Amino acid sequence: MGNVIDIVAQRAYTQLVPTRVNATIVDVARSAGVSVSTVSKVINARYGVSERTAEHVRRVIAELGYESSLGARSLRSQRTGVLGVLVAEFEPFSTELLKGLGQAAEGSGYELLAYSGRIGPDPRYGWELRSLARLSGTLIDGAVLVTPTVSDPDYRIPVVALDPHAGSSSMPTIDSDSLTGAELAVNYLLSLGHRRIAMLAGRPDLNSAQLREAGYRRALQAAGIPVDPTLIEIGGFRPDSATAPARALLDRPDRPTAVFAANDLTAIRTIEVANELGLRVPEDLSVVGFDDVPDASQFRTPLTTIAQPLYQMGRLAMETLLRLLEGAELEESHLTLATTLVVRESTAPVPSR
Amino acid sequence: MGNVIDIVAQRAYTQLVPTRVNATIVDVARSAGVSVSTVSKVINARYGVSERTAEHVRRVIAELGYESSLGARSLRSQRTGVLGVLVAEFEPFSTELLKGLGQAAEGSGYELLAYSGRIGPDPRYGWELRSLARLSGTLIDGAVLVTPTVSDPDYRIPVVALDPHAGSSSMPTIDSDSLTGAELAVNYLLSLGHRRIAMLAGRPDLNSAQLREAGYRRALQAAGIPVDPTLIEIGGFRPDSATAPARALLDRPDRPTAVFAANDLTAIRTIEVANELGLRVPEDLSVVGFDDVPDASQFRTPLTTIAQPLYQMGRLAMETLLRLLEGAELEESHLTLATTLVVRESTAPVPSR
DNA sequence: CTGTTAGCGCCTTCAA
DNA sequence: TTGAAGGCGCTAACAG
Repeated sequence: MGNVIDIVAQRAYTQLVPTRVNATIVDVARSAGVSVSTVSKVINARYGVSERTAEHVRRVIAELGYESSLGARSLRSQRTGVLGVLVAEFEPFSTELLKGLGQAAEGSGYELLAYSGRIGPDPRYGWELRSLARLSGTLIDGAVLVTPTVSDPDYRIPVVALDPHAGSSSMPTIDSDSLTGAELAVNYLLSLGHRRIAMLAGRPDLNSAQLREAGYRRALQAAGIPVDPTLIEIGGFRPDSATAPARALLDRPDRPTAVFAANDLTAIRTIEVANELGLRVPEDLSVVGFDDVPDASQFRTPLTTIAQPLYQMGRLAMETLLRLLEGAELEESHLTLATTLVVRESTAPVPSR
Repeated sequence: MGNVIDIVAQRAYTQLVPTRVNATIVDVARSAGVSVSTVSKVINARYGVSERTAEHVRRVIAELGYESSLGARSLRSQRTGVLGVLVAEFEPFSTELLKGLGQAAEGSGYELLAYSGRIGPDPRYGWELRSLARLSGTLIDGAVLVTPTVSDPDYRIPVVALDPHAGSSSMPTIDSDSLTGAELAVNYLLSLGHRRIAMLAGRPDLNSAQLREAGYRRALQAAGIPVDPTLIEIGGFRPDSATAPARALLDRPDRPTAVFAANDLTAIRTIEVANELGLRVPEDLSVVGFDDVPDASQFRTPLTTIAQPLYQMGRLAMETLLRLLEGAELEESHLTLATTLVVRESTAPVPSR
């Protein structure tokens, strides 16, 4: 009975406000015959509401299928119960981290909001600052920044950097050992007899890319092989930006017998370019990547690569953030996980001439 | 000069409102010496501001690193430029879709917000209704629902269902052919000589699970093999819920020689359980999964499975949503993509006794 | 061209 | 125990 009346009232009201079909706290209050603030108290389990009233309000909330608007609520209250994962885009690397982040958040009582924002108008600020500014203080209680390129965003919510591309930072940080990983990669190629080893580097402005190039140089020098600067091209971490430099590396008479790429996506692109040029991998050319994203093993030429423990890194980052949220003080914690060599089918001993 | 003063003012103001360090539109207005509404007009490129003023305001915005709060803005304006991807959790399946969704959104001008919400207090409503209610109308202009279990959420923003688990729906829908895929899987096992083929089914309340079981039954019947009900256990799509039923299937004297699992995660779990019981896969037991998530090929026993074109499905869903946002009318569009058999190393001819 | 005013949905004092 | 009033940051009328 009361049911029918409520629903009719709801319908009529909806028609008056045609742009929204969602019930608001006002609808609940009206339908329950109480004030808005009483409903708010019930929702947030505040004191000062009789159990009888509270029960009635809860029933109306259920009937109307009411859920508080995250946007509106966050405007007023300090806490939203939502944690942000800020990424530049949803590609294999960030989504792999996302699984670990999600797993670690499970059971914490927090919900996860992964945000892939555009770059702001001012390129000095990276996408992460823009996203942080848009979400922090309002929508999210804390954030994990995935591969941020700035080191010290000064925001009031706890923030953890995951695989930061900038140098040292005051944020708690989780990353993996790029330097040793790169040495591992090049040493493996050396062990296969390669001597002309090229590098498809990352972005020179990013710390992780610098470390991978440093590892490349160091391994060569340790083997007594002089570094040939013409054998280093900038691939920029992205397939599209890697095409031309990969071709430059491979389309020359004294081409290298092996390429170490700064990440898997550009390594895969390198193999594609090699194939276009009529080169077989690994018979004519060995290629090693970095990251071990799922695509590396799924590619038609399964990629030999340096594995970052992405899932673990995600877990650790979220656990760190949760600890920060509990009030722990660990501002200077920088955790670097070990990288490992994963041998697949994109590498082979150097072809004999 | 003005700079220093501004910064000092900013600091003083910040101290008055210590919970927020982010600049607000009020800070910008104050610092630029104009009204809040003028700043708003500049931000939203509305008419009625002199270029001189606009330029000045833009400079102040840049100096302060101001970005409008997504939460506050969405409360007032119809459009936020953000699209939602609503998932139950970030696991291999949804993150794979996310890559396609993200790729298709690129260049559209929209930003992406992937939200993994908890289940609400009322279990009758799924997580997707709760998330929709929290975000729609305010934070997002449109949404893709990933594996929703309800068929007709009635919200005012355009919504596309991706791999819906409920039956037919009035929403535009993208999914793949579960029935044929299951037949493919079982027919392949039959071709290997298997006759005692078990099924680790999904959730009986979900349409996709029902279709996979129907395909299993149909393939057996077509081969003239009676369906043995004791060979069908409910695995529930999740590794944790699949452990016991997998064990029940394998820990019996007349155990099956092959298992078809309703998805990859439970197929992998089945292999793990088999190994614990001392069974080798595929020598003693063949296992086929469904989905072809990255984990399937990366598992130590690479999984034979039915591939859903997840990336493509993501792309299509986003393209559909974007078209809806442009005002296209395609409410009754249901797109079902073909599934394919991917043979890896978890299947072998039936062992001779 | 600019500023004032009135809310969006919600939470939080503060009176009643 | 309840409700009225104010305001979070922002946009959209409407005045000036």
